[in-house]
Amino acid sequence: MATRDQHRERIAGLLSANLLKTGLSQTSLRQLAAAAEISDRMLLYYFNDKADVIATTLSRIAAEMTILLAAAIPLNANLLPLEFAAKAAAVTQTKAIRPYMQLWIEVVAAASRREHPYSDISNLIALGFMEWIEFRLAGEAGYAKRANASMILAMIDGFAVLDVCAGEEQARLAIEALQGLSLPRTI
Amino acid sequence: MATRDQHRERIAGLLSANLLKTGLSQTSLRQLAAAAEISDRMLLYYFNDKADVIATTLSRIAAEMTILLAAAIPLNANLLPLEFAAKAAAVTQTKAIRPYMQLWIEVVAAASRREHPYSDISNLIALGFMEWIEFRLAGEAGYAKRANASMILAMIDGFAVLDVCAGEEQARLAIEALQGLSLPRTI
DNA sequence: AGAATAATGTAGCAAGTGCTACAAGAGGAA
DNA sequence: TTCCTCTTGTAGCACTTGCTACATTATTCT
Repeated sequence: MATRDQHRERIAGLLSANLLKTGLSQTSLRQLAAAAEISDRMLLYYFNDKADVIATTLSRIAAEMTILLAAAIPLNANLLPLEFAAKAAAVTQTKAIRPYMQLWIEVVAAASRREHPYSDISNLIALGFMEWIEFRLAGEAGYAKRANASMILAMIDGFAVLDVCAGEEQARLAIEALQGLSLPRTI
Repeated sequence: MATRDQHRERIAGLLSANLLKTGLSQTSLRQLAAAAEISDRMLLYYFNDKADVIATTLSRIAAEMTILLAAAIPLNANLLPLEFAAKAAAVTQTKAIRPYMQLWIEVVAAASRREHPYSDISNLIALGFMEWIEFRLAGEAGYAKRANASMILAMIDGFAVLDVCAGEEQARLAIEALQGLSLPRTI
């Protein structure tokens, strides 16, 4: 007999895989239920409402992504801002992480529409990643470091946007251009 | 007696103002018709279908934005890549242009969902702005210049994303950080 | 066993969606 | 006037949406 939490866990797992594959375009209760291999009736038995389903799943996805990123960018990297941005942007174009970025863009857009629960979630995730970046940046903590972290986050997101609207190849070129700019500063 | 094209023009004008104010969240035919001060029946009399309404309106909005940007960033600016990115990002945080960027993020997300007609439109607009940037960038045209232009576009979009998910103030800080990075290179 | 509780299916509601059929009015051409 | 085309309103269809009422089947407790 699985507990309610175990059910939620299993369902969130199936749904996170599904969201990463199909994006937010197919997120009606019936479609989500199908992806979770249960009836929509049971989906709302385990979760309070649709927002609960989405929020739980997105939280899980964010956690997964943190693990993937941590593996790609070690704690002691000690990179300068532009180096960090270039490195991180390159990582997010990886086959494993790219789906997460595409989904992230959709979440942000839903947030800008003020759709519940996307606003809260996107805010949470953004702050989390800003801290994550700040922690891995060279130099001592402070006002400037935080500003640099948010700038880096912006750049990473920007390449994801470019990926969507101009294609993967163009995004790759843009990242290479940033790498070119970041190199001379290591003198 | 207004011609069909004149009707379309007038409607697109009302709708572009409306989209900039409310985003893509309220774009059912009935809601659009209300914003255009006609019945949904007549909206579909002047336009082929909903996609036609959206595409026409977004084209108009893109044209408006080009005019606004051209006024803010002159042809002979001759800026280096990071300078350009910082300058342009600051401009897009302007009260007049910020709504355009927020809408743009929503369009990109809709494109990533492969919703008709957003994919085509977003591609068109992105390419247009890349050329626009390239044309205003210092140095002679070529492979590297185009890559730099796409990088700049990515950064601009990135700050818009940050604006949505972390707030206007944080975006301002991030842009200042970029300005700080772009200054030392003018030596 | 019997009673209480949990789990699940069936069916449906009310609202909203894009779009259309139909008919009625308005205007000019004969 | 009479006809015909253009314009506009009314009504509605078929479908999807989030969610729920009700009933029925397990399961557990006493």
